[in-house]
Amino acid sequence: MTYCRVALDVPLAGPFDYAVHEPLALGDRVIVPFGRRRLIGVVLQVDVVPQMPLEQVRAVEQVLRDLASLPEKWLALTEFAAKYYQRPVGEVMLPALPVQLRRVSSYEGKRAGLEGPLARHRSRQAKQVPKPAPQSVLPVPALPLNAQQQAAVDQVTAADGFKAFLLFGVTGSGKTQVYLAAAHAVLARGGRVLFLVPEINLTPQFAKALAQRLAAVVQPDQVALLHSRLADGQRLAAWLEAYEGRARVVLGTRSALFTPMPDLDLIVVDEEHDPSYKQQEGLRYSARDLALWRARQEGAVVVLGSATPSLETWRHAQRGDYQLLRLDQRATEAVLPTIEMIDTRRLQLNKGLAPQLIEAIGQALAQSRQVLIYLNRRGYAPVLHCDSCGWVSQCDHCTAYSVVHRVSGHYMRLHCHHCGAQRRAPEACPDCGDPDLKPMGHGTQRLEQHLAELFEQATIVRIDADSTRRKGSAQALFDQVHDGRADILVGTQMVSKGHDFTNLGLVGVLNADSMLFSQDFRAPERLFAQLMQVAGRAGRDGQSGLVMIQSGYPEQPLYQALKNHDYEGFAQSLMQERAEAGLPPHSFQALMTAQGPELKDVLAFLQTVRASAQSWLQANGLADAVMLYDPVPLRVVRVAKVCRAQLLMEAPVRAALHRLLQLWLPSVGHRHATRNLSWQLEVDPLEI
DNA sequence: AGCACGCCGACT
DNA sequence: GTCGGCGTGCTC
Repeated sequence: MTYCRVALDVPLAGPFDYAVHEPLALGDRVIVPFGRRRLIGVVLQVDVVPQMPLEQVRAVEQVLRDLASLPEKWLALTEFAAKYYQRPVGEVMLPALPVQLRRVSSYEGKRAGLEGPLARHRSRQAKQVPKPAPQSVLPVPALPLNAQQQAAVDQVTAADGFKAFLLFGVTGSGKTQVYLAAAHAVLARGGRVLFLVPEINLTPQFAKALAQRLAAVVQPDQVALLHSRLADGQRLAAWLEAYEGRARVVLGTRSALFTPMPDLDLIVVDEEHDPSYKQQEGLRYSARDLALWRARQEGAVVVLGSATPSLETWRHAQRGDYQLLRLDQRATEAVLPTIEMIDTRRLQLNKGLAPQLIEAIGQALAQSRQVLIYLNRRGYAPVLHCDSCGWVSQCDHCTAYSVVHRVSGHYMRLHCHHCGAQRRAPEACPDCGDPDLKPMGHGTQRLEQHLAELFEQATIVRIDADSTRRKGSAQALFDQVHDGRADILVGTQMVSKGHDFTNLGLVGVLNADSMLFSQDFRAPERLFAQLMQVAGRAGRDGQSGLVMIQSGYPEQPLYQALKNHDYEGFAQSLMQERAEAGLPPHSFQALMTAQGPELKDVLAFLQTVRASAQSWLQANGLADAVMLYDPVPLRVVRVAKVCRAQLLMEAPVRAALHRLLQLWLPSVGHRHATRNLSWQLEVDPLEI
């Protein structure tokens, strides 16, 4: 009999030791008793000496042999992620597996032991009517590449072993053609490709286009699609295709980074700056950063692509860590859109719209070109206001305004965008009784209404989280725009990514300023990327486009850089500011967020934590290596009756910060003396 | 996180 | 009298 070490999906510092009576390999899945329940775990080590009294060590109940042992490279990747992001390894490994392979319930019940989920899955597939000959995909020949694109492809395909590239090119410069040509070459020599895209880009159309373009080198059924909205059965099927090596291309969102594949040769991270690569709960990992680690480990090539790279990536490119590949010509003849700033300071706005913008909309419509009005604020109006006494609509559970939504006609409701609480809007002011409550400001709903009043003959489509709530409705709305059955499109961030509108002549941007003076030091970077992305929607396919941005601060360097399509200049000035302030990428951060019913308790807790960290740093001669900021309440302090505050840790050298986290953090108890307090840590936080 | 144990309030 | 609220303790 020997002992093994097992990773389990529990929020405790593992792993856990068990006795075994049969031979075991690393990466085997086992069923073990844990407390009063049974769990599936992954074997991390064999032949270990338990670090606890042997009589307390329990035995493995069953070794699951329906799946080949998880590969060592996958174990190493997930172990690295766990260590780097400070989570128990089991909390990384098990959620990365299809649910059927990690739930004990799949292995018990009527047919327990005889038939596991994999056997069931395979027999179900065998019973299926043989698919009507793997949908013959019409191969689409490669578009001819321009010299820059060809040079980029050549560089990528010439790399032997690990190498990182940044493919830097404006929207429409043909980055996708470069990815596809590089993937084509890799696949032609028998390689495998992992293709990561932001959440929103993973449209069926893109998957189809990819399969078509690569049809000469892979069959359609060799492309596995992995994203968060798959049903469990579909995910298991796609995952197995990848795991067992039948898939040659895995196309997926963030979580697809963890898909085990034999012999990975190329990883593409499209729109690498996109925040959706960073998971915002649980294991707060960056799929883009882990892609670099994985590529290095696999000896693969990694290509990060963006028109507005994150400053982290930009710095790597400048230092030569990543080779910079530029695409500065728009591939498809189209010229860059003209970007105009509208100075709203001396203007009388008509329903939130500047006269110039209204005129431009009219002109575009007259030329039968579509118009996009971008307003990153859903609902009818951000707040309901009483002119007599100053009352404003606030959420009962959060320190935030409740947003006015119109249900139908004039019936108004108040929604909290933080906790989701909804209620009917009061008929009169709750404080002074004045019946004349006014919605203040503009959301997409109100904008839609105003545009309908201004352009009575135009068909207006609104695309935001509310109009696309029902499954499939987003697709229907986008189709309506693509088919030309819409003249004006009103939308939030949802419309800025992934979708190309071929007949878009004008993009209007409202309320961009709200992000200009945000507390978050990354806000300008994000705003620039967002505006560049919406601007890129205008004027494709040979026709020019116009972008008009309403602002009270048109002289801001950000807008000036945007007008000149000058990412590089803007990045350089931001980089300078970051260097002077010692902010990322010139330093590394970790953020502890704590929450509880009373703000003062939360802050006091973080103060204690800070003091504890400070004395650890002092005792270890690192007092100057890591900076601990004062705990501060979050901008929206209270959400759903819970108060939140955070403690920022920052170090110019990553190693110092990680020593602190690795050695000191475990001493911070998760269940703290003060009850009802909880906390979590985020390494490399994106939002501060 | 689960899951069970244990001790107090309002119901059939 | 019990059903069930959630505080607290434990899990190799």
